[in-house]
This record gives sequence, structure tokens and C-alpha cells, in this order.
Amino acid sequence: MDAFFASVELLSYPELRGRPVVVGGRNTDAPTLLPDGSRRYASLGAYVGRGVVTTSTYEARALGVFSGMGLMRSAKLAPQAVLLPANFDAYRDHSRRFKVAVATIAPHIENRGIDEIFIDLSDIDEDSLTLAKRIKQAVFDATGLSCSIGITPNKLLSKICSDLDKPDGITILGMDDVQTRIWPLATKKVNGIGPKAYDKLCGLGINTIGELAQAAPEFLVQHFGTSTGEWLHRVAYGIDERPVVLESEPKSLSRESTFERDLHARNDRAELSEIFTGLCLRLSEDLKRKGYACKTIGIKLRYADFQSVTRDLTLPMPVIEGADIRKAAGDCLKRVPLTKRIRLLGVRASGLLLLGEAAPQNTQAQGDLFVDVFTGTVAPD
DNA sequence: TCTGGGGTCCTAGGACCC
DNA sequence: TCTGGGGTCCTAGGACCC
Repeated sequence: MDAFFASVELLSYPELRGRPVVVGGRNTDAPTLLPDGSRRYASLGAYVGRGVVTTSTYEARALGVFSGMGLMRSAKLAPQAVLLPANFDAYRDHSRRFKVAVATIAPHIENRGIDEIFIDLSDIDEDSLTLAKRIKQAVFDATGLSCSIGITPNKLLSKICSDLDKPDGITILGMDDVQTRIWPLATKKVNGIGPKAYDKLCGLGINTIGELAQAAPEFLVQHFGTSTGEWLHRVAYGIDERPVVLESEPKSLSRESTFERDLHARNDRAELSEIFTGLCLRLSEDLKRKGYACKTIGIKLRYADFQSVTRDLTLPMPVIEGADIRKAAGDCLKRVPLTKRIRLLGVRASGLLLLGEAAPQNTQAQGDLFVDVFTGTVAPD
């Protein structure tokens, strides 16, 4: 989807079309309706506090304002931009609607988050351009939103291509086109080559995917290890055998919060404790709503200097209640240095068990009974 | 005035088991 | 009584993605 969150907002505020608009902020004011029927919007230039850009319109991107950028910094670049608060219920609703619309045409869909999907079109015997146009029309009819599509032999290339003609684009490409269309691109266009790997590649004199293709596989293995080195070589040639995965279970659920100001374990103990308990309770609600218990509870701290630490604890029995999560998370917290000021606290549940399948929580009791009854030594098998 | 919140995957060492 | 070779699970950190 193109500039998804911002585009959903523009459905509600069409008069903002063509203007730089940014979604984000921790306590951004929603637009207010004035007596004359017009609206007053928060301005990015007036923003004070922590927070990052969640999504920006293409007009804001033209001013240098991109997702993940600090709002205070983006306010300097585009003070005239309109700032809107995030409205996740609306985004989830439009996400569901665009996915349903695509499924009516091509049901083999892999979810890639709220605004992105892979679609396996192998079984659809239709010209790719016609098919892409049909999917885009269905998405627009269902949501009023535009998307960009890449149709290629695999997920690696489709991900790259969906980005080449944004917004509202269609890019169709075959393996024969890799040399001319993909090789000129920077290596960071590859999904999986992030800032660190990109910098390292540049340091080795490899800037484009074509240059990556020319590098000897042994050279890449030498600098990135066997697994990553061989992967880099393959992706440079557009090779990707991963299937489209239709369904998957979550591996973890988490809640975290960055504070308005950095807090100290001693001086702000009460406030921290309240936030900590709140995170545990919300995590418990998430588990219950989605129908999971968890075996492992973890915490995350980010200090004022942005260094992060994590601790986790695997419990003898699965838990789901807020009080149990709070107890385990508290035990984790005891193992963390608390001298520096803290800017973020998080709680995570992993080792998830679908509640229907989870061994009833008396597993341990059954084990004890077993020992009581069979008091002799149990021989190893 | 830096840097959100929700995730996945990978690596690597150590405990522990057979 | 100087100690191999598998395997799994747990923990911590980090890269990366949307």
C-alpha cells in the first residue's frame, strides 16, 4: 500500500491532498472542527517531545521527512506540514479490507504486516499486466487507496520491484531483466540488507547489486560468514526459492513504552512500577484475546544512552494472567543493572502455546504424581 | 532536540541429556 | 581419573523489517 497510514487519513481529510502530511507523535492533537465547518490541524513545526514519523505523504517525503525520523528533526525540515495522530483501528480496518479484496482475485496470500502482502500468482493463467490492474482496481474499490505491485518470479524480486514505481505503480520483470533492471540498484534495496550490511558492503567497494554479483562468493563468505555470504551471492543474481507462506502462528507478543522523560529506578520507582505493571496487564490481555499462554517472559530496558538490555525467564508452567507475568518480569528486572536512567521498558511473551492445545496447567502436578506412584528409579530408554 | 512499537530471524555459549 | 559426538533448550544480543 502507498504511504498507507497517511493515505487512510487522507480519506477522512481530503482537503489535505497535495500537502505534506505526517502521521505520528505521542500526544498529537486530532484535528478540530471549527464553527465555520473548516478544520484546524496540528502543525508539525509546533511539535515538542519524543516520537518519530510513523508515515509521511509523498509531499512530505519530498521535503526529506521519512518514516522513523524523529519528529523534532522533521519539524525543522517541514514546519508547514500537517501532523495527525495515528489511528490504528482505522488502519487495521483498511488493511483487512484490502487483503479481502485481493483474496477475491488471488487467494494465496502471505501477510507481511499491516500494509504489505506477497501473493502467489502461479496458478492464475492471466496476462500479468491485466492481472495487476485488476488487483489494483479491486483494492481501490474496497478502500479508496492505491497500491504498488511487482510481478516477478520470486519474493525477493517482487519486493524490490513493488518499490520501483511507487506510488500507484506496476513493475513486471523476469529473470532475463535482472542484469538491466536490478543490477544498477543500491544493495540496500534488497530486503535483508540493512544499514549495517550496506555500510560494510560500501566499505568493501560494493555499492550496487551488480557489483555484488561480480564479487567472488569466497570473498563474500570471507567477510560475512558462510550463510550470509552465500545468500548475498544468490540475491545478487535474483535467486530466491522461498515459498509464499499462507499461514503462520505468532512466535512472541510484546508491549513496550518509551517514557516522556528518562526515569530513574530509585527516584521514579513508583512511576516505573506502575508503567511496568500496566505493560504486564496489557500483555496478559493480548494473550487472552489471541488465545495463547506463554512459557517464557522477557523484559527489555533501553537506557538514556540508548543501550538496550534484555533478560528472559522460562517458567516451569505456562502463564497467561497479569499477576503471573508481573512476577516473572519482576524476577527478570532484578537481574538488570539499574544505575543509569531508563527511557524504555518492555515486556515480552514467547514460547507461545495455543490455548486449545496447551497442556493443561497441571502438567507439573501429573509429573509429581508419577514420581509418587513409581518410587523406584526410572531407567533411561 | 536525536532515535516508536510491534515483530522475525540469526548467532553463540552454556547447561544438560543420551 | 583427562573425557567424543550428537541433540535440545535456554539466554542475550543484534540486525532487520513494517
